Amino acid sequence: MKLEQAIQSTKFKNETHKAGLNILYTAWWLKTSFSQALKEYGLTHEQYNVLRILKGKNPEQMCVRDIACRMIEKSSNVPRIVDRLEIKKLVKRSVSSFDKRETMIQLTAAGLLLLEVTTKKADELFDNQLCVTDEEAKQLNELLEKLRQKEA
Amino acid sequence: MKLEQAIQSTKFKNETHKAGLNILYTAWWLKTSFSQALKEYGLTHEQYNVLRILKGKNPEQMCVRDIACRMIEKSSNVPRIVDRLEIKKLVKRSVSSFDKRETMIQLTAAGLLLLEVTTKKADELFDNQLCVTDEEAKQLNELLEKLRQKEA
DNA sequence: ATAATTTAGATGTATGTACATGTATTAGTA
DNA sequence: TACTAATACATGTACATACATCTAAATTAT
Repeated sequence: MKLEQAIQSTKFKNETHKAGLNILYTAWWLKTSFSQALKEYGLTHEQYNVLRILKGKNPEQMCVRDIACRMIEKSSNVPRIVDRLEIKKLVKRSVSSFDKRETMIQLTAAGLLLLEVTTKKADELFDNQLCVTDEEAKQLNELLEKLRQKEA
Repeated sequence: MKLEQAIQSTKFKNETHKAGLNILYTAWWLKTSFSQALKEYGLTHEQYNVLRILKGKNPEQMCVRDIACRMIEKSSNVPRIVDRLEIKKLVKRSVSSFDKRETMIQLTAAGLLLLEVTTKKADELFDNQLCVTDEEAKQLNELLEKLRQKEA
């Protein structure tokens, strides 16, 4: 669907302005599809993201700060997301013996298992839903990184 | 900043997968910059979006449903956003005489004024922060719309 | 004309974001 | 060593999203 249809608007200040809205809309669409796919497993996409980050170091633990700086949305409140994962017994919290201020998070066996199943689903979604060739994806990545040039 | 730095990750399944994450990250970055710029006016970017939509029809009123279908994030809860705009006297609610189920929303003079000021800021942000040429923006728009081809 | 269905929007709840503040612990300094 | 500053995380609040449910009004079917 063209952006014009999606947000019922035809007047854009210029192509760059339209691109900004297009990115916001595409991100919303992608998040929604993703959340939909994870729903039957009782996970939100933020919770999935935290599990996926933990997997990267598994079976090592990670502290909250290390998880936070790997999140896509930097302002995510990781302690709160971990709360919910802990209730579902997908992760375990413990105080770091190295630095008692740090809370170490570790995947449980259940968490690892659920992650493996959902990762398959998530990868399928990306492969099936995102209709660009490898070459186009590369181009898209370059354009997005150029666009963000003035990132603080 | 490269995506790899931003989310401290170098392993992507493929370029398309990376593009998906890149879109999500870019959208977060854009939203954050935007919210920052609106902050001194006491507006969130969702509230701004609703005001902007209302301006499109001003001085005509719009019903909640018509606003909702123009929102970038389709699952936005428009009545609640309107609640907050109403408290700030930026919009006015009234029952439609045409169909009493409908709530009609109209910009107040204060809303219109605030919108004009913030629109300038918002446009500046888009122009200054998004570092792509017109040609690149066009390409980006084409790629995003191709990517979303399988949109439901 | 009356009953059943659909629609519009308000509202409740769980989750998440954005940001401020509180508390414990560690690091740095006089 | 004692005092101060910084850090890690938990937690409170306002706003937003995602989705379910409720109420009133309009539409459709019988």
